[in-house]
Amino acid sequence: MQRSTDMNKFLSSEQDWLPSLSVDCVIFGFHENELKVLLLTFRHTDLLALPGGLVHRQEDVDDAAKRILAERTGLADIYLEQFHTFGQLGRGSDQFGRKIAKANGIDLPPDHWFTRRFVSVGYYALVDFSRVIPSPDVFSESIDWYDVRELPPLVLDHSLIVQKALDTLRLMLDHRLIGFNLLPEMFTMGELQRLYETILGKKLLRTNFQRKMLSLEILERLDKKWTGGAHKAPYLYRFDTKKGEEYLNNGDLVRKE
Amino acid sequence: MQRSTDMNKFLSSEQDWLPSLSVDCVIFGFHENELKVLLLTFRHTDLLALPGGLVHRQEDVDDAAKRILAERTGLADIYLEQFHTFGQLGRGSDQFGRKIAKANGIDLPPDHWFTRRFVSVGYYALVDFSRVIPSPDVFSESIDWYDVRELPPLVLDHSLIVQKALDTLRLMLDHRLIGFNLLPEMFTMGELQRLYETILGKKLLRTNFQRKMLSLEILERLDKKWTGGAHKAPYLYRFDTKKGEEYLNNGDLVRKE
DNA sequence: TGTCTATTGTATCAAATAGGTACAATGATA
DNA sequence: TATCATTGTACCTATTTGATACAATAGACA
Repeated sequence: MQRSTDMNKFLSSEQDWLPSLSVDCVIFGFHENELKVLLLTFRHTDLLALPGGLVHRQEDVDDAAKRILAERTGLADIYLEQFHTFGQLGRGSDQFGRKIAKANGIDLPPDHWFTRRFVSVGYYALVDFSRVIPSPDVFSESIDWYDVRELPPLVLDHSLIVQKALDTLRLMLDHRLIGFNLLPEMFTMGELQRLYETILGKKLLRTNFQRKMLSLEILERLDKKWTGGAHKAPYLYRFDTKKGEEYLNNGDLVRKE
Repeated sequence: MQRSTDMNKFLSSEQDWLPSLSVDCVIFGFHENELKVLLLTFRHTDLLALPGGLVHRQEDVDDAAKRILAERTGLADIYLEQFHTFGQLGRGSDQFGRKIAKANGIDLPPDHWFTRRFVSVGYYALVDFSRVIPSPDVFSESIDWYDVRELPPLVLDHSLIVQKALDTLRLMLDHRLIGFNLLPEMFTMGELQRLYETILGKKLLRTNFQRKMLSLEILERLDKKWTGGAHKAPYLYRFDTKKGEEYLNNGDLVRKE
C-alpha cells in the first residue's frame, strides 16, 4: 500500500533530519465568525494533532515551517511567526512516535530515532480561510478546521501550544497589525470588527472601533460598495501594506538614538 | 592542565546532550545608568560570546537555561524568559566549534559532533547587578559586563540575539512589569526612572513617570528615607509582587470567558 | 544660624485618547 | 412609499497623557 510505503520511507530517513528538533504550526483561519485552527487526525486513531514536521539538516528552521505550511495548506507567502519553543521533558514522554507507528502496523525497534525526545519550535500562521486547501500528511488520514473555543483534547502538549499561540496572537494583534492576514483582500468594517471581537473574546463598540481603525490611516477605502442585505451598503476596505509599515515604524518603537 | 582536561572531557560528552540544540542567555544588568550584558571571552582568542550551553538528554530546556544562568552568575531564582529560537543555517557556518577547540590546541576530527549545526534557544535574564558573581565556563578565560549601547562584535549571530532580546525587553517592560528585577529590593523613584529611560532609550517626564508608577498601585512606599545629597530625601520603594500579579491579572489580558 | 541650591512630591493646567449616545443616510423588502 | 436593519459620522463625556508650577526639604556654605 502506498501509504505504508511512504511511512516506512519516512521512518528510515533519520539521516535527512536535524535530530531532536521538530516544528509545530498553529494555523489560524477565520470563518463564520469563528477563529479556527487546522488539525490532523492520525490514521487508524482518533488522535488530533497540530500540523508539524522535522527540519532538514541543511534548512533554516523558518524555512521548514514555511515548507510544512505550504504542504498542509497549498499556500506560499503566508503570514508566519515563531512564538515559542517547547522543550519540556514530559511533552513526548509516552513514546508517542511508537504509538503512531503501531497504529499503522509498524513496530519500531527499541530506541528508534522517531521514538526519542523532540523539542518543538512553535509557529503561528494567519491565513485567508477561503484560499486554503487542506491536505493531510503521511501519518494522517484527514485534516480539518476546528473552532478554537471548543477544541477537543490534542496529543502531547499541543493544547498548550495552541493556547500560547492564541495568547501571542492577542498580544500582537494591534501591536503588529496582523489581523488583516485572516481576511480576504477586501472586507467591510463590520467583518474586521467581528474578527477582532472573536480573537479578543470581547465585544467592541462599533462606532469607536470604526473611528480607531480609520484614524490609523492604514486602510484604503474602495469606492465600490457591498451588495447584500436590506440596509445601507458598507464600504469595502483594503489593508494598505505600505502605510501599515509606515505606521509601525513611526509609532512607538524607538530603534536607534 | 586542568582546563584542557575539562575541555577534553566536555568534547567527548556527546552522549550527555540533546543533539543539535543549544541555549544562549542574554543576561541583563543595570549599573551606573547603563544597561549591561554579560559576555564571555574564549580562551586564547579575542572572541566574545553570550553565555550558553547544551541541554541534557533528560532535562527541560528551561531548566538548562536556569542551570547555565546559575553557573555564570552564582544566582538561583532569577527572572528568566525564553524569547526566540535561532535556527538560521548560516548561524554556525564557519565551523565555530572547531575554531574554539583549535585555539586551545585541540584538533577535532572531521564531523566531530561539536562542529555540527546547532539551533539555539534564546533566553533573557534580568538580574540585580550587585548580586552577580560572574564566573567563566570551560571555554572562556573571562566573563564581564558590557554596555549594551556599545557592544563589540560577537561570535556567530550573537549580536542579533542580543538585539532581539532587547526588543523583547522593551516590549515587555510595562506589559509584564519586569523592570524591577534589574534593581535591588529597595530603590528610589529616580532610580526606577533612570532604569526605564535607559531601557527605552528616551527621556521621560519625571512628574508624569512618578504619577504613572504610583497609580499602578504596585509599589510599597517605605517610610524610611534616603540619606545622600543636598536636597529633599526621596522615599524608598519596594515592588509588591502580590499587587503586581493582581494588576497583571485584572489588567487587559482576557483569559477565559 | 540663615540663605542657597538641587531635587522631590504633588497639584493643576491643557491636549489627546477612549467610552458612549444620537442621528441622518441608505439599500433592500414589503 | 413606508419600514427596517445597518452604516457613517458627529458630538458629548470621562479618562489618560503631556507639560508647567510650586511648595517642601536636606544638605552646602557663608
